[in-house]
Amino acid sequence: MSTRKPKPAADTSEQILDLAENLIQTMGYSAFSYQDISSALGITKPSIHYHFPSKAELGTAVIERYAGRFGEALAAIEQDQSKSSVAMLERYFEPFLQFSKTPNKVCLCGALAGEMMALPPPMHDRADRFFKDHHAWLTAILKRGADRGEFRMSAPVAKTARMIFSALQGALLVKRTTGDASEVRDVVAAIKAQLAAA
Amino acid sequence: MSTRKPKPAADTSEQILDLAENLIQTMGYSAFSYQDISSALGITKPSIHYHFPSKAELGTAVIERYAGRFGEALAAIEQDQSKSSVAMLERYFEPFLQFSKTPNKVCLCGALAGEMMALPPPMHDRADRFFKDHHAWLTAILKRGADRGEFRMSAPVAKTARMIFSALQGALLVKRTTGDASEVRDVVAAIKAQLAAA
DNA sequence: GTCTATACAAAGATAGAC
DNA sequence: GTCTATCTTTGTATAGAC
Repeated sequence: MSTRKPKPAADTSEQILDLAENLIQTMGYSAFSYQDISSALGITKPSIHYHFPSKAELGTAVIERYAGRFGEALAAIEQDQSKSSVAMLERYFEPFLQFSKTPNKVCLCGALAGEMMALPPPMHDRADRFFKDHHAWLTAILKRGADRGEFRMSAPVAKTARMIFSALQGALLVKRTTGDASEVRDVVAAIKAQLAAA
Repeated sequence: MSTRKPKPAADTSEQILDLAENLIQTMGYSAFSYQDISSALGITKPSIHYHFPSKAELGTAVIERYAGRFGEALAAIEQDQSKSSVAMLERYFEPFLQFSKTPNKVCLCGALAGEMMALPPPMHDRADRFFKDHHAWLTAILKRGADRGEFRMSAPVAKTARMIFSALQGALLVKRTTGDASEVRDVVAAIKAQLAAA
């Protein structure tokens, strides 16, 4: 019991990453500054430089952690092969529906995509990999579902996967702009209806 | 013949708008500066301030012009009621496919969506209206196609419209990041296959 | 690991001459 | 309508004390 703290008292580095992630998701990478973090955290700017020498390194660490977390979640979903493909997809949608509940959050990589050419190369590369990994994962799940007769697809699996992923990313962006929380829910509903259509 | 110049010799304001639009589409609003424009145009920063006193006003003018242009295109498509709904949708896809041919361009509003909270309110409002107008237009076309038996939909029209629009916006963002030009084509293909499925 | 102090560059913007 | 000159603020970053 004493070896497992209830709240691991996030060290400063983690807190900085948390804040930076949030700031990027709400205002974008270019628009946030060390000042924003230092104010929110109650420490000075140089203290942040101690943990992350440059903004590019901080940005890279943020996306690295985010993509890693997301990747683990995907791996966990496909681990239990006893689940139906429909159930797996259901769990895949969860984080997107979760995002849609907060008014101003989008997928970190979706936010970054809009300002891609202004990002340091390591961040660009990591976002690239994030998108490609997602596509590969979704394609595999859709193929499994099609093989097992759980999904009906009117287009090739890979193209359907691209449409679903693009729709989810786009839905988050549109939702944030219009403020209509049902955007993501509607898109998820349309995707499910499409895959279930007989 | 003399009243219609072949190349209207865009005045400075137009050239500034063109450049700003391009810069926002490639690096985002926060990341571009008056310096970028002044360098590209060969005039000084104060000259730009003469045409657009503040960056917020320039940004607003850019989105205003862009959304107006897009709105006119949509109006033109639905004008010719003799066309099939499939043909109308085909023409709607065109600008998105066009974007996908240039390596670094996304829809202006798609780029802005990622940094929405960092934008001046007028820009936010205009992007909001852009998304809502698109949804209304798409919904009308889909309804027309469904009524005429040209489209098959497994979900309500409004939800299908949301999915299609989100998918197009998301596809542009993913494409720009991964550099895979077929992303948008694949998504368009998947959408068409879905609507045509019997 | 956090602070004060500071350097340095870039940004948005204005005044006033031409 | 464009220029030079200048101002102010902010941003990223470093040096060095505690």
